[in-house]
Amino acid sequence: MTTSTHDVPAAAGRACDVAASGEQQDVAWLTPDQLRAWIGLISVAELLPARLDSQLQRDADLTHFDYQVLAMLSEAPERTLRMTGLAQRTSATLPRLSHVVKRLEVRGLVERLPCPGDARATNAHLTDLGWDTLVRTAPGHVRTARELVIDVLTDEQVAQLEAITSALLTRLDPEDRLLRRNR
Amino acid sequence: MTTSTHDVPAAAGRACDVAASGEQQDVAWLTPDQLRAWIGLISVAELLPARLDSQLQRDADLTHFDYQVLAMLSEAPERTLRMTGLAQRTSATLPRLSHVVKRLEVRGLVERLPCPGDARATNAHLTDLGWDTLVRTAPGHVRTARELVIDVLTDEQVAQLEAITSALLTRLDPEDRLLRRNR
DNA sequence: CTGAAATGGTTGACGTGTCAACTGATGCCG
DNA sequence: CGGCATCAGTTGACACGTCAACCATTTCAG
Repeated sequence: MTTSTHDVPAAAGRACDVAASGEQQDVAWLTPDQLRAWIGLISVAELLPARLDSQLQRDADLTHFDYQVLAMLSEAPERTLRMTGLAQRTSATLPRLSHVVKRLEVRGLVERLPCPGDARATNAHLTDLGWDTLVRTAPGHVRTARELVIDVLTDEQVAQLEAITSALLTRLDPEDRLLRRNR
Repeated sequence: MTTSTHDVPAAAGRACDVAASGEQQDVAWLTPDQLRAWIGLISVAELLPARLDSQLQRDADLTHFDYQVLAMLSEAPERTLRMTGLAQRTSATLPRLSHVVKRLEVRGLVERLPCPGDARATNAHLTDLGWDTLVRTAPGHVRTARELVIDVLTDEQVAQLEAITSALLTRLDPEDRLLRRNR
C-alpha cells in the first residue's frame, strides 16, 4: 500500500527543515532501495493478515487470532493455559483475549475454569470440539501459508526471511514473548 | 505470532489423514525452517502495523491508514485523486475509504469535491492544513521506520527484503495496484 | 494481622473495518 | 431514445480491538 513515507519527496525537505527548528532531530530520509523494501514490507503486513483471516473465516468461521488461540492451547500441557500466559503467547492484550475466549467458549471450542492454585486466575482449556476443529482446519491453513508465502520463495529466501524477521522481532517484541518456545 | 500451524505436530498427522479421506488433498506440512520463517513473518505482520499506528496516533492523532491517504494525495497532481483511485493506491475497500475520508474532512485535512467530468465520482483533495500536517508528521514516521526496520537490517538484508516482499506481493496483490507507481 | 499496592481478569463504551443494501449517474444495446 | 447493466460512492448495521474503569485476590510492609 503504498504508504506513507514514500511520498513527499518534496515534503521530505520541508519536513526536515521544520524538524530541525523544532524539537525533532534531523531524520535521514530513506534511500530508494530502502523505500522499496519498506513499502513492500508494510504492504505485506497489511495484506497478509487479511488473507489469512478470510481463508479461515470461510473455512471454519475463525479469525486468524482465534486459530492461534486454539493452536497455542493445543500444544500446552493438558491443553490448558492461564489467560495471562495465553495472552503473552499470542501477543494480545488481556481484554482482547478475554473477549475472544468468551466467544470461543460460547461456541464450545474452549472452556474457562477457575485456577485451583490461584483464585484470581482463569484457566482456558481446549475442548475436544475445539481440538477437532483445529485438526480439521489446519491443513487448509497450511495450504494457504504455502500458496501465499512459502512456495513463492526459494529455500534461500525462506532462510533470509527467517533471519530478517528474527532481527525485526528484537525491536518489535523486545520481551521476546512470542518466539521463546521456538528457539 | 505464534501461530497457527506451528502447533499441532500431532495434529498434523491427524489432520492430513482426515484430509486425505475428505475433499482436501494432502498438504505437505512445513519443515522446521519454513515454520520459523512463517511464524516470524506473521509475527511481524501482526506487530508492525500496531506500532506504526500507535506512533502516528500519539504524534498526530492519525491512523497509519490515514497517513497513507494523506501521503497518496500529497503526491498526486493537484493533490487530488478520485476515491476509486485513492482506494486502489491504498489497497482499501471503497466503504472503508469513504468513512476515513469523511473523518478527515471533518478535521479539515481533506475536502471532497464533485468530479467535473463524471457526476458519479468524487474527488478527494488534500487541503493546506492536511499538507502541513503531513509535512509535520513525516519525520517522526520515517524515524519510526528506521528504528523498527531499516536500521535493524544490513544493507544486504534490506535488498533481500525488497526481493522477498516483491515476490509475495505477486500473490497478495495480483493486480499490482500498490506498487505500480514504484517500479 | 492489617492495610496498601500489585496481580489477574472482566466488563462496557467507543472507534474503526466489513459487508450488504441502496442511490444516482453512465454506458450501451437494440 | 428507452431500458438494463454497470460503475462510483455512501450509508447503516454488525463484529472486533482498545482503552479505562472496575472487582476480587494475593502479596508484602510494618
